Amino acid sequence: MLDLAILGLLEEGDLHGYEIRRQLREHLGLLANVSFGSIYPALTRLEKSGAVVATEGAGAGSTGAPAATAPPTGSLSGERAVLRARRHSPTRARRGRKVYRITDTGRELFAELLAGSGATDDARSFGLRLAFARHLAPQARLALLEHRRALLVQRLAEAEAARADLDVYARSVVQHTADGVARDISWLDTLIASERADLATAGTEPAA
Amino acid sequence: MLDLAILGLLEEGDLHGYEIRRQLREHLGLLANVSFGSIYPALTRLEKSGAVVATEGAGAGSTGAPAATAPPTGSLSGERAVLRARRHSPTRARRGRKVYRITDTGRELFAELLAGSGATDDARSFGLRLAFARHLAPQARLALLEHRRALLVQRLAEAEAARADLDVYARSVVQHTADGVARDISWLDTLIASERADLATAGTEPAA
DNA sequence: GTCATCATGTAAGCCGTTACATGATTGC
DNA sequence: GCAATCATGTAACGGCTTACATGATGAC
Repeated sequence: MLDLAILGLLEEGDLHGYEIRRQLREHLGLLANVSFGSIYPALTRLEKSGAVVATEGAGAGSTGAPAATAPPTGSLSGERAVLRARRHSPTRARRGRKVYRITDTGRELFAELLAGSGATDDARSFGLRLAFARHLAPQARLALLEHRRALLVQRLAEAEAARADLDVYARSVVQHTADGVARDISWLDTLIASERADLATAGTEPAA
Repeated sequence: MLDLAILGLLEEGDLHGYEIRRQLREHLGLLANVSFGSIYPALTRLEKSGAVVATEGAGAGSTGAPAATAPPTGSLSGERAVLRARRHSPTRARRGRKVYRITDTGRELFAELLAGSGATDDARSFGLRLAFARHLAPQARLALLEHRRALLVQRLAEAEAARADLDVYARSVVQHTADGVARDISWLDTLIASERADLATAGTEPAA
């Protein structure tokens, strides 16, 4: 799960650990409230497996790679960080500051995780996958949504089968949770409809 | 968290591990999808700490205690299980079948966990505590609800502060999650109002 | 010169999972 | 006698958290 999040961010540009954490909290705050104790070991693991490479420091032209140090897409805070780092000591790298770049192996892994290989079927995992759904093929996106929908429908049915002798509080909790699931299903329905519409448009209008 | 759930069920009557798991899944299915590999070790732990005692087997009058083998309150499936067990071999205990009973120590622990000592602040933990809120004093109940509400309000504010350049999918996930939190807050509001009304009624009408 | 922030990492532990192993009871 | 269900347990592992340790840099 964490690997997915990290790789997803690195798809958009090179980052170091501290910055990854910040972006996770800022963008997906409600989804990923992750701590340093998690991400540094995760990065080490990903580096060992060849999914990412560490390009030491924010010093000028440390690697010479074309996609270089500045993140290509947006990421204001990231750019600001780079500027700040360069303002005072343009030549000297800011200590360790290991900037990570995703590799082709990493992109494969990302695609695999995103497609649902080894999915944990919990809300967090799904939310994260959907948040990065832009990187999925349209059909895969639709499959993700429909799979999730089927799961929730099943859960809801099971929950409703067991209408037991609960007191006010337990009943309220169970009811509220069930309502939440129903709401999730409606939400998925709109997303699914939207995806279907896109597919249909792409089919009838090949190159508008 | 598991301890809380187990103790909560045992407050309502003696049960063995297998049955505890079933009830957790049936009643609070969406909350507690717990496996055997969790509850048996948990029961052993609780027994060691003196929170529960194991009264071996469903044999007739094994302990002679007044609150005895049949659960006092409701718990249809539990009663059915006992009947089924007795139907065929009334004198012979059904192998191991360790039936657990909560102790005074256990009740203290339960109260402590319920009141929020060492609370993890996640949705599961809160849902579970609220589901057992009947065992809380009215003020403690209100405090639980208000504390939760404050937390969610804060989270929502933080999430709204970070309106960033997200693509459709990420934005949809974030928005849906935020809506869910807002909905939770409304729900808590009705519960809080209800609790307040009860308190007021109890104040003006001491013994109607 | 000291404090807040940026930055990386390690160690211990919690809480739960899956998978495995075992065996009794009951229905057919 | 065989399968399904009831029933208890162990072992290995996973993923994440908190707390700890360290140190650079920049602001005041």
